[in-house]
Amino acid sequence: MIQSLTEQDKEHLQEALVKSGQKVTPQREAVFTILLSQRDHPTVDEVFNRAREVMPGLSLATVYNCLETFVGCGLVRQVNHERESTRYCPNLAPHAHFRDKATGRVHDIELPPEVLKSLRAILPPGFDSEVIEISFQGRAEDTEHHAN
Amino acid sequence: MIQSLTEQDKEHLQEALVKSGQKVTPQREAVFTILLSQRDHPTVDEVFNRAREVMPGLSLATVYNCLETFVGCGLVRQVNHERESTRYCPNLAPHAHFRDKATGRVHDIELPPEVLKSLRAILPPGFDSEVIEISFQGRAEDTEHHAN
DNA sequence: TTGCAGGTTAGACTCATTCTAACTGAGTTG
DNA sequence: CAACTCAGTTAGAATGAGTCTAACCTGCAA
Repeated sequence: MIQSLTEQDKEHLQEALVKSGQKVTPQREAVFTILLSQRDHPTVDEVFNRAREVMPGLSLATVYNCLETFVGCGLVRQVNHERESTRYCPNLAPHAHFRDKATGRVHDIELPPEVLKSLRAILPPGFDSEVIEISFQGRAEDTEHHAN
Repeated sequence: MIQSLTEQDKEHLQEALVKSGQKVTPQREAVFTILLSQRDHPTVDEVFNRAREVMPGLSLATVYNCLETFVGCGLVRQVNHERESTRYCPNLAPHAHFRDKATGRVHDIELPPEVLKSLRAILPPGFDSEVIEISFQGRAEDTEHHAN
């Protein structure tokens, strides 16, 4: 089910690429097409395999490059963001995490019950969640927040 | 700055372990101590290095085992949960993700602006976030939610 | 006294991702 | 056209977090 890009999508792609000083290439079109054809949050490998059906010579490295490019110019979002080492914390109270981009340090953010409740409420019926993870990323003024 | 466990913490550890049919071992005590001594969301490697100061023979595999055990009996939380391949989606509207544990499939969940706003509001002053990631995990009745 | 089971250990292995160095091809410049 | 350049692509090697395996303790039960 790999459709080709509509004119509109093509323009969207081209505009975003050119705006950030990059070129439209057949590989980028192919990868973008894959992402739009089946919106099931594919992994890089899945994108790779699907794209190969259409462009057999395509290399995995290129898929990584294309996706990074797309993320860089705001065409696409990365779902699994935090691809660093798993971290552990002994704070069991419901809380969110804030990752300071400058220092890499992770801060706990208290999560009031009503916010938690309003979050649970956005789930459509039939969805039952055991775990909610909330993580912010940005900059924190260093005010020496130490939990211990 | 590696303190030893307080009596209370020791009991906490013992209770949780025994309750799930597991033993208190010197290695587990050491690792748990590390987690409590410095609550900075350490990576496995950091835990490993810190723990070695106290117990030089400790192996990395054991640290992994201990942490897994702790998570399993609810003593500790994993921050970086989603340690699978990075996934990509072309949906740029603010939305949360729901990962169905049964199928591994990821669904988009619409994120109403007021919920987003209330989330931003929980950040203490000085924290400025560019990215918010919200992910649920649980089970979804299969109601064929397809975005495309 | 043997056996067994949970726990630990070192080191091999896996696998997503990144890196590297060579290659391509469109578009200058001459 | 020939030599250059430069972004993009490519295959394959390298990295590094995490997992697996098989041997080894150690305490307790038969």
